[in-house]
Amino acid sequence: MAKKSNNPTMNDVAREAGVALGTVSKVVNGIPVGEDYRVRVEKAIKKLNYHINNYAQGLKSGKTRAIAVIMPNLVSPYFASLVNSIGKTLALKKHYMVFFGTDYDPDQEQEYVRLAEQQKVDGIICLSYNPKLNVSDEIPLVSIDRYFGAKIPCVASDNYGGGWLAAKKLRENGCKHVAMLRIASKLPHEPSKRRDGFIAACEAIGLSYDQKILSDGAPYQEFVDFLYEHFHDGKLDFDGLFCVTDSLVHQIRGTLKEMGLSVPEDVQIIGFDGCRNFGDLELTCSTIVQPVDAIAESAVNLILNTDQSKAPSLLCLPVEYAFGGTTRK
Amino acid sequence: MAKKSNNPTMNDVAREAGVALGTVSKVVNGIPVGEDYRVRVEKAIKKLNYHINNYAQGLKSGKTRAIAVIMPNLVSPYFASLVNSIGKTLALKKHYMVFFGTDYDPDQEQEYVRLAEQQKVDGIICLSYNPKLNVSDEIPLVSIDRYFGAKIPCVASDNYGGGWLAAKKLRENGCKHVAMLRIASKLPHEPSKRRDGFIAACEAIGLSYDQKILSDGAPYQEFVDFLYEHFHDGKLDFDGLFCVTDSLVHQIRGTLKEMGLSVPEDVQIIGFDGCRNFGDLELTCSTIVQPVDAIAESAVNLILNTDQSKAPSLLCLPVEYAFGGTTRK
DNA sequence: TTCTTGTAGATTATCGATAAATATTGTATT
DNA sequence: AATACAATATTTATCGATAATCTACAAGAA
Repeated sequence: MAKKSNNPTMNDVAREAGVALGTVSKVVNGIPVGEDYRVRVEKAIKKLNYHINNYAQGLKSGKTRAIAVIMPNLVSPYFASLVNSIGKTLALKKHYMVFFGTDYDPDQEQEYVRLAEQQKVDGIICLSYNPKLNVSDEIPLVSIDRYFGAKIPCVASDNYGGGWLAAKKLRENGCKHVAMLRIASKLPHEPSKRRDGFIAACEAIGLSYDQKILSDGAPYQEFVDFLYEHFHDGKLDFDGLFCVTDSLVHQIRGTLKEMGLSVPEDVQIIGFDGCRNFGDLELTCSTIVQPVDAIAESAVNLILNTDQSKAPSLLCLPVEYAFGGTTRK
Repeated sequence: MAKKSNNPTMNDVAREAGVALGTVSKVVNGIPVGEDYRVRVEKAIKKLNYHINNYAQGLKSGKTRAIAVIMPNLVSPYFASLVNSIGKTLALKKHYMVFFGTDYDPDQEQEYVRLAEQQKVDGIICLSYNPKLNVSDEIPLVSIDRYFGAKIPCVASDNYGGGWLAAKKLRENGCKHVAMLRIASKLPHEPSKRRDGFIAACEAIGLSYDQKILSDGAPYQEFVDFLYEHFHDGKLDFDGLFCVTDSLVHQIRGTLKEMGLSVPEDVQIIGFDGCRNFGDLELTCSTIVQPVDAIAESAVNLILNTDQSKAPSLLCLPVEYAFGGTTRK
């Protein structure tokens, strides 16, 4: 007769320690019991190598130490480093992460939120573009980069300030006329404030600008078209460019190279994100760096601090400029 | 009296459908019951929007639909795309992923394996460098990139073949004398076969080579030293370079640029990994591409196919060469 | 017609931890 | 010395799903 599993239970610990089941439960949960009892129980726990059964605990108490993290994917460096950081922060607080990738699909986003709610996780951290995401109010949810209304706390970079900073830096680097490259977004989300900040700054400091809106998932040709629209007499009619994501910087550089234009000599470029390529390698472009670790920490703290009622509805964290070779300095 | 939670249970479904609890369980688990009963239960499930309680199921059956994934981090593109792909594959098979990041720390690796075992996940997929990882044989474990012995299936790229292919391609591109840049690895793991394949190929095809072993987490200075060792009369004494990871390619390129050397004119470089920078952007270097999706799929299949006894102990998946600008073609 | 057998579905003990209810012990008060 | 009352430990019902056991009823054999 093979024993099915040799994992000791609370009952085993109680027997070993010569105390009652309830006493063990108290010790495990940090509820004060008599000194001698506590010691005996702790000794028994160590001796048997007891560890609590998550499923029993989840079933009975409704509390698990799981947090669901819902993101479009992990191949975009921004998402990857965000999830990486969230995982670390959760581990420090003795929680663990259940990850769901949505590929930006609103149906999947909704599906996973519902799934997470059914699985009774302790909280959900999600970055969703679903316009009408349906959220029960039984499980706390914190949103990243997307404001869903006052009831759901949202954590994001200071995107507006970042856009402003980009314009300021281009001006400081001597640019006379700049352009902005951005993606058409179907939905308003915090990162779209980058353009507002950039435009406001341009107007405030008297820097003339153009902007180009690329279609979502912009094909190569659109980058070419953009550049040719601004290409006259062998050179570009702008000397500074703000791309709302680093990804755009990389894409446009390929085209610039083909046209024989060099960066930063012919045009200075600032991106947005600042996620290091292999974790800690040097930046591949000058950029506005998002405080990924701070965003992750804030999101985790908001999720774990139970009184969501007095949580801020929007938390904007400061960004900074970092030189990465695509500007003069 | 407010009801604490409005999640319906199997009992609620049974009452609604006018059948017994056990019958509902059978329907939910696909065990055949009378046609009329099945229909009534299914109708009740839909009406009440019933979903099974994972914790109750986990407690009773010992089966959960969770797979633990243990990786060093998510900021390295290879790990990130691997985890991304594993998550997708699991989702297709109605499983979900619990992610743990270890930062290469053997203690954390061990800790998370144990934690996962205690949480009674259905399986563990792990990429660990811990030499003496202690694994219970109660829960199936699949290793990626590291061979732990015949009892634990290991999935990896054909690293040896990849190294061989790199040498072959450098030769095809006209290289006369090549060098290899690799990291000193404390532990034997599958990727270290890249160098063996490369060296074997060089010898087989009569291509002369040098190799440089960098210390782990190589500082900038080591790259400089390496290049100066091979720099005579204004040029390098090799015309082809194989870096065992793409990350090394990026690091060495910075130094090459500072020395006024250009790629691929002065030296052609081939890396290893081939993870696209933003998921699907173009490659940043010529490289041996690892079949990340295939690795992920294989690992998931091995984990979910219960009869691990007849699983292969090592599964090597084919790699391919991809041009990325750092070679002639 | 009676008895067996088979084939459903219905009951119920169980998984391991929690917390409310209960029992026990010791201290204080009269 | 007797009673009341804390304070602390033990019992036990419970969470929701599973599966072994039980029950009922129908078809077939004698």
